[in-house]
Amino acid sequence: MAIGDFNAILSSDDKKGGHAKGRRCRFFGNFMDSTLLHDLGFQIPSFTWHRGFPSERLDRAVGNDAWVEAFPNCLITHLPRIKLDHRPLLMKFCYTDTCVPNRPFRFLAGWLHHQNFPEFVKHNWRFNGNLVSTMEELTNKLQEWNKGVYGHITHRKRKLLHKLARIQHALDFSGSNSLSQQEALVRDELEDILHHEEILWKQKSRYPSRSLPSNVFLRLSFEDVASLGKGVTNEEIKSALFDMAPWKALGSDGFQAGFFQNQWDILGEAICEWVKKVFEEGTIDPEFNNTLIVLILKVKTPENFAQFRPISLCSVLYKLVMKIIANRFKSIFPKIIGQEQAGFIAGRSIIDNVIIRVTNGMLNFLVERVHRQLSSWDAKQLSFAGRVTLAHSVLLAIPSYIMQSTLVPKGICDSIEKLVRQFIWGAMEGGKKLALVGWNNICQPKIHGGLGLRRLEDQNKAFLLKIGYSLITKIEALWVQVLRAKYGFHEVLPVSIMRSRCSYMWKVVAKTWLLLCKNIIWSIGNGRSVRCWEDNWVPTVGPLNQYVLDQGIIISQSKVNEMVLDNGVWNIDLFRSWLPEDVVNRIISIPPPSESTGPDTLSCARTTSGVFSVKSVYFMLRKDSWNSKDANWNFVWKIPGPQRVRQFICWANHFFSTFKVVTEHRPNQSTTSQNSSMCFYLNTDGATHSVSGFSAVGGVIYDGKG
DNA sequence: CCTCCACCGTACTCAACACG
DNA sequence: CGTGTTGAGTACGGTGGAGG
Repeated sequence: MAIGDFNAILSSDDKKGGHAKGRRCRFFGNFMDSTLLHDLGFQIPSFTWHRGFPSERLDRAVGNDAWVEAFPNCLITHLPRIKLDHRPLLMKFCYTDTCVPNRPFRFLAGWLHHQNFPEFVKHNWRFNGNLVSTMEELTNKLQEWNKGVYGHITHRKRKLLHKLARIQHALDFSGSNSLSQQEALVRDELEDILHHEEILWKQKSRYPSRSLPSNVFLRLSFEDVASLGKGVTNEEIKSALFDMAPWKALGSDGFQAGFFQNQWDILGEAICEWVKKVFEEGTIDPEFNNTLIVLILKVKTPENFAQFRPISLCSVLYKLVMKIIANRFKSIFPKIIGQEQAGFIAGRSIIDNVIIRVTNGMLNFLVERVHRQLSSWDAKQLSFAGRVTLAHSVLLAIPSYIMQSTLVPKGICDSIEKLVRQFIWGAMEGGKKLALVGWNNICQPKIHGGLGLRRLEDQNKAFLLKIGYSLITKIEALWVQVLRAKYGFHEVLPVSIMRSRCSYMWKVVAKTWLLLCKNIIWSIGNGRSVRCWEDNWVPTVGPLNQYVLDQGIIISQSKVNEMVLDNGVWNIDLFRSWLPEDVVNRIISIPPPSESTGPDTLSCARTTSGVFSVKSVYFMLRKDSWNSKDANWNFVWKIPGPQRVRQFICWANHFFSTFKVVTEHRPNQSTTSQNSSMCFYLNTDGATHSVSGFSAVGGVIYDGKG
């Protein structure tokens, strides 16, 4: 799609007036034809440029078929001229007015700079004991005030724009002098208004770059555990509020923290009273507990829903309460957390207590969701490749949200995969189709001859391992500190983290703990915390005790830093006496422990970078069940051509390599009687060369008469 | 608060079967 | 021949109550 001033016309209709009749510009026309572009049309007025009497349509939007197909509702409007002799073009993607009629209230930072604003708040803040209704009243008053102070400019602007559009529309039909003069007048006036508006917006958007107070938190004495439960003080509330970024995030009620900070003198008393009430009663008014889910774009031009990131905005007062709670916890957890994240994390650590018992019945909704998604597509209308792609992108993505925090029972995974399997082979509602290739083969990565689908069960495990990995490595995160404190997790790498009484999430993470321990590796720092024979610290060989034949000789508790000589190099002779030569060589390649390199650290053993990724862990989990890697598969996926052809070859290769030689597939006789003149038959055959592994397929198409 | 035990849900294995 | 489905039998581990 291209939009703008092309300085050329495509037909004689694009020009009016002037001496010469308009002619199609040959170069521009040829360009449009060769690139298969279409004019996207426009709404009246007909011309976008005029100088004196002649008018032409020099500005336009063009797009190709794909564009027209993707945005059938795209609409071009010629806006009124203001400064130049060209009209601006406006492209809208929907006929209906996209403006939401009841736009939620928003507090604008610029209001604070209006000279009358403090006076206004003073007069209109009538605290009646109920903060909810008081805030509501203030919101209404603010909206009225805004209309009165700023509203007239927007109103006047809209009126002038309408007038200008009318005059210019009339000018397109007759070039009367009086009209031109009138137009010039209106344009001057409008320009004046726009200038004022610009100043206004500049003023509105400017807010003080206030330096935040350096983390001054209440120092609660650590010994006094009761301090956690004691009443909230006004100072505590104030410091929590003033710690919030003033204009960073809009609350669900339309107010930012900056408003409360600025007007603390007037509002403070009521807020303190309300916060104390919340802490005493343990409940929060539902009006402030509302959360606004907002979709923000991850990329500039989103193409699918995955490219939106939903964030939840809660009201400032709700965040304030959360922040006070978080501040109190901060005195216990020595490291502080990101200020704006407090509310989010406080909510997150609750989640694992919510899910206490998950049974088959509770997760059945997952199966239903996949089923619903499936039946909305007509399997027959899609090619095999299309169904695979769909299954890949949509169906297996649905359960992944749940799988990140819970262990989905195998039965649920099985039934979801069963649904997907049937869909891929084109089964209709309730019917069955023969699967030509085993599900295990389909779920291989492409280089192993599969279609790149993933097994849910192992994907689930990989997600859970990620939680466990974070528990070990991300010690600075609040949720990790909360969980570690709750379950008495003090060692760097305990053998088991299973507790008799724990949340569901902790339990499932504990289940995968052994697997996790096998897949993390120590990087030697000072060598003091790594057990030399039991821990995994030599890359690719695993714990060393498996190589030692006589287990009685070694002292199992000796640490890695005891394995160096006085001059700081490895005690090679010691290793040589017990370990095979190749293992010793690996040890030599590791820098020996020294005090200057800091403590030992843990990282993921399965990636070269040591960073944990769900993908690499999944591959690690599955790799035992994979077929041999065959370069031919890579060759198949690199064949130029449509994806569906490659998938067909891949599929055919599997099929025929099992049958070796396939006899002719006879057309299904029952279809002949339905409409013989419209039937076409495809006979296919294929074979695989058993030595080279290459396969070939072919087919003959003939009509109903043969 | 700990231990024991019955109960129950889940996972695993195997065989039989349908399908073209 | 390979694939998936079903059902039966078995093993395992968590849950919750009883008792110490």
